[in-house]
Amino acid sequence: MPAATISRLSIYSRCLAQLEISGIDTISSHELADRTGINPAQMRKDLSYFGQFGKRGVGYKTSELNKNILKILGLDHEWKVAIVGAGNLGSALSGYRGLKEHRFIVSAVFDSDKSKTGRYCGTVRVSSMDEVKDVVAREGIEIAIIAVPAEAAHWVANQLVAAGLKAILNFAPATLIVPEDVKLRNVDLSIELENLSYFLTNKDREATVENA
Amino acid sequence: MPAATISRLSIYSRCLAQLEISGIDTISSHELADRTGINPAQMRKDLSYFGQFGKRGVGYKTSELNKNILKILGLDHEWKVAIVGAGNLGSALSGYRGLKEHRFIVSAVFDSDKSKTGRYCGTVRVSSMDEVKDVVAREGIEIAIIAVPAEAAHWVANQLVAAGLKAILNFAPATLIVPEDVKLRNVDLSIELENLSYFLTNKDREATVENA
DNA sequence: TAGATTGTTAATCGATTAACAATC
DNA sequence: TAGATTGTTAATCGATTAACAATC
Repeated sequence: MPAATISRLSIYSRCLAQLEISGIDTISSHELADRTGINPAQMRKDLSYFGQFGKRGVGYKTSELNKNILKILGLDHEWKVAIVGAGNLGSALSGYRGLKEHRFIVSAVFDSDKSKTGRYCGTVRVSSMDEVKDVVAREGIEIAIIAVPAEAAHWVANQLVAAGLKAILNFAPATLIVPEDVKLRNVDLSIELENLSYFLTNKDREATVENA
Repeated sequence: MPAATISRLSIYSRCLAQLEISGIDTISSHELADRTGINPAQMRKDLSYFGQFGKRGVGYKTSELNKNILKILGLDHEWKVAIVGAGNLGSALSGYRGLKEHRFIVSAVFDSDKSKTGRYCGTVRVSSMDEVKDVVAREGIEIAIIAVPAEAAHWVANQLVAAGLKAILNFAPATLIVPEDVKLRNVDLSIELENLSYFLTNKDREATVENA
């Protein structure tokens, strides 16, 4: 199964949730394709990796399909999340409403600066990095988000791995090395901007080539 | 040319910059592959879309190759960036050191909440959304980063397009529609987390399938 | 039944990688 | 020259999409 299938499932799920709200209770792959910009065959293929969810000649029940997708994605229950770094970015993330809406609960915020311990990031008390192992175990945290400066990121990742975490989302501009049973995803602001920079620099040339 | 080539160029560039610092002035595609985890043929192919930068039998001059890549990416000069949203996320982004290091200069911060106008986000004065067009033109801003809540994102995107911006990086959890000459890239925290959720939910099953 | 739409196979498309002639 | 490494072609691999039989 392509890795991109998972990201698309998230997109279908969001679209279905909106349709549910609009009171539309049946939808075809073609209609859903129109709304998401994803090819209808692609959508059916993506679903086919996991089972059969529609009725031939009819389509899909929006709420039923969404429930199935959420189950596939492991979103049929809450996930407890830790944020590491109580600086601007950590604060922004811990206050991000989208997290709770998608049932990701910020259950701990860590910072290595002990002067921050005991302060609050939104409603969550900041803990010292010494406590990572204890807090992760006690709270049942399974996902960590790294929001520290590049220099600190690798040390933080090691601490998180040592605490038993298997899923890390990294916002620090650093290349982290983790054991292969740990799933690491990177969000790299600079690479995003460099893509835009390339586009701005080359769009005229590309347009010319396309027209030629 | 694959879109992924551009992201890989960013990675090569970073690796080359490190090598320069280490005083290594020549490198082969194979060595660079070892350091980046990217296949050496891939790297040579990526470069081949843009020209010939190496010497057969020898390799690449690190500083020369990096200069060429930076030129290709449009990183041989500064880019002025506007951040929209002076909340937690906007503040975090405008204080992000990586931006200046990569020659992205935060030249304006906008917020539609006029009570914030005149405050400072780091060293940058917060402007009202009414001023977008003027400030963008005056400062020569070409890239905008959206860091507002989902509800406001589409209105903001419209304002930015109206102000003539052609490159937008969107952190808001909303699907934006922009004219096709505008390059839009999305950073979606929830999709990242949902990928991790899928992994945590299914890794045992997958491991079993692979072993079977 | 006729029309519609799924689930899935087969075809296409595109991206990655291997292989190797060119050449330093 | 012999060894090394590029630049590029050809082969492979994988993902997307078209097509269609199954069936509601």
